[in-house]
Parts: sequence; structure tokens; C-alpha cells
Amino acid sequence: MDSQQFHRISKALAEPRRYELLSRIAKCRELACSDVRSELPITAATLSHHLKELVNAGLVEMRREGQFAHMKLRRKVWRKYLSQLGKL
Amino acid sequence: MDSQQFHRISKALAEPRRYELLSRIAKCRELACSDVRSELPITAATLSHHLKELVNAGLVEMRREGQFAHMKLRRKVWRKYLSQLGKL
DNA sequence: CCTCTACTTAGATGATTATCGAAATATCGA
DNA sequence: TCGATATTTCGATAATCATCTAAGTAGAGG
Repeated sequence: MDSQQFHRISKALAEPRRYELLSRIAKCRELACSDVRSELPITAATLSHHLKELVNAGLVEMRREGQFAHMKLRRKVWRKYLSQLGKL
Repeated sequence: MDSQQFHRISKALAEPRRYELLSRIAKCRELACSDVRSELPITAATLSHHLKELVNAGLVEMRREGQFAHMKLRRKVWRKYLSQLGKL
């Protein structure tokens, strides 16, 4: 993992709402945006913004199915991040 | 570790310079501010600011010895943070 | 005391960013 | 095609924050 991705991930985790989002994604195999919106008080625009950050960081991948966007944690990347942090 | 401390630590890590600082602290048993300043292009004020964040997060402890401030990683806290992250 | 060095605090500034409402885009079902 | 639902993009706003300079505090050594 290069240092740019490492820092992007760190930034992505630093926002509590974004971390909460990631945490929900991690708990399922896949999660749809609309499900998140029905469970959290967040506008679609804000959710979309945070999601983009997670995807840009390489932590999450998206799959479009019809109207829906399904989000999924990239566990391999997550493990790499943890292992990098562990080297501190 | 409560969620407030968890988020403070995440925020502290999200700044590349602060992470670099933490990384240098981690590599020694103890590190003095003045040593950091002689190795990095950073003003005393900025260093002091970042250091405060690390201390507030509970990641670093300081010991004053005469004019010098020595910084030290709190490894127990660090391990707890890693273990919390690992639960994602 | 005085001054030098180490660090902190205050205040200002500029950059980043979280958030929203509104408009745009896309897909689905009638 | 029309309308409803899902998500994204745009533009604006407000909050956060990294950074600096300058001024403040404190210890060490003359």
C-alpha cells in the first residue's frame, strides 16, 4: 500500500459519520445506499459524498444494480491498512 | 476505549505530518521536541499544536525535564486502538 | 538580574471539508 | 411516455483546522 492510499484511508476514517457508514458496510456482505438512508439521518447528497471518499480511498467498492448502488468493503485493502498501522 | 477517544485518535492520525511525528516518537523510547525540530521543517508553534492533539488523543505522554519536553508513545493505548479497529 | 533556549499561547489567515437544497441523471413500473 | 424512486452533481455556506508570526512563560547558566 502506497503512502497516498494510506493517508486517504486515514482521512476517510477520521470522520465519525463516515466511520459509522464503513462500519455498517463491513457488517453486511453488501449494503444499499437506500438502506443506510432509512436508518441514519443523512441526506442523499451527504451520503453520496462520504461514499465517494470511501471509494476513492479504495476501501469500498460499488456495484450498480438497477436503481440501487450496493457497497461492499474491500477486506483485503482493509487488512493491508491494519497491517501498515501495526508497523508503527 | 470509549468512542470519543477512538475518534480523537483517528483524527490525530489523519494528518500526514502528525502521523510522521507519531511515527518518529514510536521509533524511540523518548523523543524531544527540539530533536524533531532539527530534523523536520516545522515551526515550534505548529509542532506544539500537533503534539497537543496527540496528547489529547491519549496517544502520547509528555515529560518535562528542565527546558525540554520528552514525548513517548503510550503503547497500551495504541494497541487498544488497533484492536478496536480490527473489530470493524 | 539578564539572556538564551525551549516550548506554549494567542490571534490571524487560508485551505479543506461536511453539509444541505436544488437540479440533474438514471432506472423502473404503470 | 410519465411519474416515482435512487443516486450524483453543483453551488453555497459554515465549521474545522493547519500554519504562521508575534508575544508569553519558564528553566539554565552566566
